[in-house]
Amino acid sequence: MASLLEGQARPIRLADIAKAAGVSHGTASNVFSRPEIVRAEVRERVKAVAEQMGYAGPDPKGRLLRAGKVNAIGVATTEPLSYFFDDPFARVMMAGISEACDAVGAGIALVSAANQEKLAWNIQSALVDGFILFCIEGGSRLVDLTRERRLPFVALELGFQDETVSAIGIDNVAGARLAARHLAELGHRRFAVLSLGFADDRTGFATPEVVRSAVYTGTRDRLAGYFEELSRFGVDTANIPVYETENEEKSTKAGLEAIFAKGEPPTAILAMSDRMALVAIDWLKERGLDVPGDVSIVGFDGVADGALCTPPLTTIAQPITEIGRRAARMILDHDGAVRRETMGVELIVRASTGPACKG
Amino acid sequence: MASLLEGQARPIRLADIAKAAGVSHGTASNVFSRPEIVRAEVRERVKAVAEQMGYAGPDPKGRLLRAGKVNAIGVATTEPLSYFFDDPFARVMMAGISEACDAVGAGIALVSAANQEKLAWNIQSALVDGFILFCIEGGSRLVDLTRERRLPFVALELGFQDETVSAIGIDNVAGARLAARHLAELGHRRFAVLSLGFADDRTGFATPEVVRSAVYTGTRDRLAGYFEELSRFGVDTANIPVYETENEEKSTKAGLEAIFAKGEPPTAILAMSDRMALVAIDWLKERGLDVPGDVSIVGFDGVADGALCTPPLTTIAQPITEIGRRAARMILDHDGAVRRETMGVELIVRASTGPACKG
DNA sequence: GCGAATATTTGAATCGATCCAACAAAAATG
DNA sequence: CATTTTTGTTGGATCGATTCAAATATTCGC
Repeated sequence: MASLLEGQARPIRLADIAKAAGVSHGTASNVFSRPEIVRAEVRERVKAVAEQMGYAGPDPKGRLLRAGKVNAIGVATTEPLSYFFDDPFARVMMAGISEACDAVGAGIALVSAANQEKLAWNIQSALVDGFILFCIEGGSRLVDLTRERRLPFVALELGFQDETVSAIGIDNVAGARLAARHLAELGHRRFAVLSLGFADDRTGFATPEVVRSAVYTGTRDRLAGYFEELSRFGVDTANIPVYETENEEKSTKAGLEAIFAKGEPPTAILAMSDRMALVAIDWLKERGLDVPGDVSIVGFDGVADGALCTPPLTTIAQPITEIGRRAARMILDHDGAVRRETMGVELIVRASTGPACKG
Repeated sequence: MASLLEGQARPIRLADIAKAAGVSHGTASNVFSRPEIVRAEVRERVKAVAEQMGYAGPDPKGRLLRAGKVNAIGVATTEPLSYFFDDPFARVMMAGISEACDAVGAGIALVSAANQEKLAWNIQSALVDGFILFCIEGGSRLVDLTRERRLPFVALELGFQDETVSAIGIDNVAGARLAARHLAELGHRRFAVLSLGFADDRTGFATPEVVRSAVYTGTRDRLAGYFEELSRFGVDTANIPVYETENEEKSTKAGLEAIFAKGEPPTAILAMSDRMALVAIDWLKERGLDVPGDVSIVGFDGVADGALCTPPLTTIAQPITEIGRRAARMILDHDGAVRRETMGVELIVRASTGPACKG
């Protein structure tokens, strides 16, 4: 009952307190934001009045407008919000971002949307000082939308041609080469690639022109890395099937079906994400194929789940947490400059790769 | 270079556009928020000016103050921010909250803090329309702090005596009884309980008075449920060791050490969280004990990881996602009333429980 | 061509605070 | 006691928008 009435009443403002306590609003403000500069007697009186009137303290909405800073950074993606809590890669990244924000008491606002229109609106109306962009599917649109806000932002993934946007990512070519060399050195010669998208909304085998006109240069670079290295071992890369998935279970399985439906099955799979690699391991086991006995798999990302599955996944590990931390710092310490950072990657050999079988 | 200069310049305001286009603020505002009511010719002119001057669109900071609503809900905890992305229970809950927010285009702001002082500040200054409180460790303080904001909020976990706070949780007694009955029916008679805290910062064996004076009534209710049901099977509950942990690896292992250091080891463990149960399974396996051959374990929560471990965990499943959804809806549709909801739970029998061994 | 009806535009008020130059009062100094 | 200093307080300006009653244009019917 009481709370219902309270709900109806207009909330108490700082000005109300000031009037009731017989001081100016300037002084009233000081009581809360810089109590040390107001005389103890006055301070206590104002506080008492505030308490008695049920004042909730200075409303951040007002403060914010004046201060011009929200003290929060937005993390945006075109995926639904739950992506941040489901996707293992995103989760580790968020942990890094959280850490950097925690350290300076900055908040995190998650931005996303079911549809395009809402996404635009949500980005326009997010109360943040800057954005970190998870550029997966639809990354280029996300960048365009964010640019209009004219707030600092940093793209996760260097995969943008556009050198005018700040970004932080990894050396995709080097990472891919590491993966390819590892398999080639184990004697593998027949490969298949489970690829991320080269452009939005694509799925299926990628043709050379798809690759050439790639929007996502990160994907292109990884493929280039694979191919460069394999060529050095005399593998004819033109015959390697490259299947674009949406980096989730369904399309990855479809890709595996398609790959294994072809003539000679691969003895090694290069997956551009651990998520796909994990799905592949399950799929192969279901089909009675041994990993790595029959087929070896190398993932990409270095997500925690990879160490826990059976067999544990050999992968290219990104310093995900560190990327997250740096991205957050870039926004927090923004100085107007465009910054592009490239982080190193590391091959982690676990048990999903082994010598090529002679069959 | 250009961006550096832009960074220096004071950002363009709606008023600047209005002046430049020769219209009033009112009209300029309408061009962006209700374009249909302004004459096409004027609209285009204003838009052109805005475009040309590099106007970023109406600043949400201003809009917000006027509107009084932020269109975002805060999710708060006393744990560090990364808790939201690490803890399996929290993650599923967040997925539910996300879903409800996505549906109406509301944002989510994560609130947390390294230390007490900052937590208070972060709660006071969070730009949100209401809070969802993860009441784990330090839950009562979190509630007190939030109450001062005089914004709607809902506590996750009914574990509060305080009937004046909105909350949503589960029937802890019923869930606990389900777990206890399951084990008793399998013939177990020697039990140990891995307990959540009865009050803040506690760890170690819980004495009857600790239980009586419990702050966290959720913990108390679960224990009560266990004991009630076991009594019905003739078990002397007074001898059951109850070890309070902090629901993480270290203290849980300490608890197991302590429990198994006692005279007769239990044949069944009742864990008040899946997290503890999972740690227990690992710990037992390391010690060469078979689960469920030597010791059976029932968890609590029904988190995804429980299904994937070896052996898969028998547990009491909460409708976590649904709780999250409802909590978010409570804030979004807030009407000033205090609402307390209790959700049902379900026993999920997997492979971590089996008949009591006759040893 | 005139008045009524309708469509646009205006500008002041408001949202809830913080900041700061100017002023007032009290305390310290000579 | 007069003059600095120091300390506290005041009230107007500002942050960047939206709202709405009133003023002004335009269109329409006859």
